[in-house]
Amino acid sequence: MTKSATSVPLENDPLPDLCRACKARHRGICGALDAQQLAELNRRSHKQVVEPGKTLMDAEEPTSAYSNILAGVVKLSKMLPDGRQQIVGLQFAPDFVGRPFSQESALKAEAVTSTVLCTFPRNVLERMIADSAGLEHNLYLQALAELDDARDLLLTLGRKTARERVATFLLMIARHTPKAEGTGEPQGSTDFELPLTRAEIADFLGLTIETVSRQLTKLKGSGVIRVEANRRICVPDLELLEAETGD
Amino acid sequence: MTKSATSVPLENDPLPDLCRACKARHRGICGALDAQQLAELNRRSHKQVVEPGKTLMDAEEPTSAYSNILAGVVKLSKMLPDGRQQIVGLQFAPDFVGRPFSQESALKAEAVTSTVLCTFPRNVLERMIADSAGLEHNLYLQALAELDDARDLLLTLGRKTARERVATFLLMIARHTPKAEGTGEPQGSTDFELPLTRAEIADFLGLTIETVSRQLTKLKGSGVIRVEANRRICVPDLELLEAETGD
DNA sequence: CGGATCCTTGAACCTAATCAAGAAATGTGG
DNA sequence: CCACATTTCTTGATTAGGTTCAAGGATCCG
Repeated sequence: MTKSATSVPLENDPLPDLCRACKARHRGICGALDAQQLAELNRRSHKQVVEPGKTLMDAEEPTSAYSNILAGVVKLSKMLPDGRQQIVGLQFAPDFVGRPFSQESALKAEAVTSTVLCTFPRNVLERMIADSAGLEHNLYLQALAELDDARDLLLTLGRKTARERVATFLLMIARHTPKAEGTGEPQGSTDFELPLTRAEIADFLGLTIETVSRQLTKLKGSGVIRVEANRRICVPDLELLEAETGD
Repeated sequence: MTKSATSVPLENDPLPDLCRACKARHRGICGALDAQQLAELNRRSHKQVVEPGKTLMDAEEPTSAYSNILAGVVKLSKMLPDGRQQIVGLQFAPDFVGRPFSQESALKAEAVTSTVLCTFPRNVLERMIADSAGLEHNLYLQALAELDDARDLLLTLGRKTARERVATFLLMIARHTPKAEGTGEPQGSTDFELPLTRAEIADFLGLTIETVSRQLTKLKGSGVIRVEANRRICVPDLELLEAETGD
């Protein structure tokens, strides 16, 4: 398939500014694209900041756009008719959000924190997939990573106690928080902000708000964590936390 | 039903006999391959029948071979150090079994029933992926389908009651059982054999054996199912069963 | 037929849910 | 910047669904 008729010859530096400093440029799916393809995708994409609670995709509704997460956290959730809810995935930069090859997503995708997205129309991505095997390869790798995550969570929901679930969740967030390095902090100590409310943590872990709260209190009592503010957690020794996860 | 002959050699047809009647040929990942590629894959693959309980892949061990399921059922499971176990996926013909692009699978794959596999070495598949974008596309589609399944199960494990879980499981098995048609059965009535033991159903649903057994008894009492033999289930009205799943 | 595995049922127990109230944090408008 | 409203979080008391422990019954297979 030959390139689009709208292609403008860009001889010198065809790399779009937006992509230049982009997390998804190298670690995300766009890493598979050459400068010309990036330029094309860039023409059809726009960067946006969305506030917490904003829905990016809704179950049972056709999705017209896909996104890369440049910063922030997105939750993927499912709901039963009576309102029971389960978060089935959390996504961080530079993850891709969307379900290619399916009109309906069966999932709701929602910004958890204030989130920066690079969004592009559905048909643009699907055309580029057809052109670029590398792009589809990267999407495949991301799907495999999401599958691994989902199956880890299945073990957590199916077989772990409330305390183990909360510890597992905290460890996951800790691992997604870039370390503040160079400060000569004692090895293993970590500080982070929870991106989710207690209610969201409960929906992620298949528990209730109250149980999450109680288990946090107990972990605090055991000296595994300190709760510095509602959302701010300090883990003095990551190995201690790992020992609480059950695996 | 006439048993199709056990291979009549056809010299001038490049399509391997094994592939000719194969479920994976059209519905599975091999659908992307041309006759020549099929021939190559066929040279390096072998068909085997494995008995229940046979391990195809083990967690933490490098996998040297991948397989297509031609018949039977395979379970994917994870285990905690103390022995707690969770089945994180069930696979049926013509599914592909394996985790490309990762030496270690983190999962154990085990035959649940007597299972027919078409098995080929790891490096053969990975070389063919590099050559054939269509093959990788099909693998990607399968990964997306597994992801959808995993997320459905997450909702089940995180938010459904024991009764709803068992009903959900029964419905899933019913849907994977090809209908015996032509017999003029009343619309909506279905009969099937459970491929899993109670213990395996429990490991799939995040329950205990006893709870599974009790819920089956209760569903029987409500007239939603009949248990004709330990493993044989009759569902007089699928809609009645659906109404028990919670979604 | 005998042994092993698989399944069911009952009783006691326990973990997490539910119900309820109040405290802490967050946000808003004066 | 403070007073008030709202949301978020914690804690306590009670309840319930599912687990655990225990025993006996089916089913399967050599």
